[in-house]
Amino acid sequence: MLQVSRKFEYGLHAVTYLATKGLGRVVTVKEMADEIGFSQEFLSKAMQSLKRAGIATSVQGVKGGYTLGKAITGITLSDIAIAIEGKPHLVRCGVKEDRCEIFSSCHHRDYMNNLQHKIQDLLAATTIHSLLQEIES
Amino acid sequence: MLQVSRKFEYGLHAVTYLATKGLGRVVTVKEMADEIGFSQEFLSKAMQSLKRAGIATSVQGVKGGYTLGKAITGITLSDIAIAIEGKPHLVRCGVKEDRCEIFSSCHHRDYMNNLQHKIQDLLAATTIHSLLQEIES
DNA sequence: GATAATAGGGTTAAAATAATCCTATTTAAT
DNA sequence: ATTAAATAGGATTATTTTAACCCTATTATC
Repeated sequence: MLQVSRKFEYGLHAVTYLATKGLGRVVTVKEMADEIGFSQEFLSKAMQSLKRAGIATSVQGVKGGYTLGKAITGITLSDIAIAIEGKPHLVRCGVKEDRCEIFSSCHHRDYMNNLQHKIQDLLAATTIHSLLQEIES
Repeated sequence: MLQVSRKFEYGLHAVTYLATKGLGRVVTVKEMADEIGFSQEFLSKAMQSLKRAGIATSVQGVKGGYTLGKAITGITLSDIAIAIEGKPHLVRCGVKEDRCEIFSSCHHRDYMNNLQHKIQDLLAATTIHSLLQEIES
C-alpha cells in the first residue's frame, strides 16, 4: 500500500548520485544506470521528469547528460516525489470522477487529506543535503 | 504512489460505521455495503481481515454479522492498515528477494525505513474515536 | 556527416489491485 | 430435519497501475 514507486527510487538514487559528483559534473544516464544498476531507459524517464521540475538540468548532444539544477539544500524528497509522481492523493475521493458513492456524507475525507499533508511534510523535511549527512554520520 | 488501497478505505468506512452503531449491534456485510455503497463481496474480504486482527468480531449464521472487537479508543488507522495490507514497506529493499543491485552500498535504505516508521506513527496516532470526534467538531 | 547524447510518444509486459465466482460452514427459525 | 441467511475462504478473472521497452526526433560535438 503505502509504498514509493520504483521510478521514485530510481530518481532519488540518481539525484544523490549527481549530488556526490558535485554541481558541475555532467553525468549521462548510461553512467548512472550502470553505476546504480537500473534500466537505462526507465531511469531516463525519471530524469526527464526531474528536469521538468527543475531538479535536474540537462545538456543535450554528445558530451551531454544531467546535472543537479538546484543546491542540495534546496531539493527535498517531496520535490522529487511530486516531480515524478505528480500531486499525491492518499485517498481517491474527488480525484477526477472518482467520488465514491458516499462522497457527500463521507466521514473521513478531510482527515485523510490532512494526513496526506503531514506525510508530505515529512518528505519535505528531508533535503538531499540532510539525507547525505545522515549517511555520513 | 503513496495511496491507500480501496480495501483499506472500505475497511475504514466499515469500522466507522460499526462504531456509530455501538458495540452491541451486530451488522451484516450486506447492510454495510448497501449503506456505504460498496461491493458486498469485496467488503466481506476486508471484514475477514479485520476479524483476524481482532478489530472486528463476527457472528456466524442467520442473524450473524460483525461488531467491533475493541473499544474505538483502541483501534488506530495503523491497526486497520496492517490488518488489511500487512506490514508496510515504503521501499522494497530487502523484502524477500527484492534487494536492488546496490543493496550493500545503498545510501538511503535506513532513512526510508525510518520515514516509514514516522508515517506509521502518524497512522497510529489516530484512533477511530479521535477520528469521529474530529468530524463532530 | 557521424556519433553520442537527451526528449518523448507509443506500445507491450508484468505486477498489483479489485472484483467476482463458487462452495463450505455456521446457526437461527420454522 | 430443513431451510434460509449469514460468515469463511479458496480460486479465478478483470482491471488498473507500474515498469520496461521500442522507435524516432532533436541536439550538439567532433
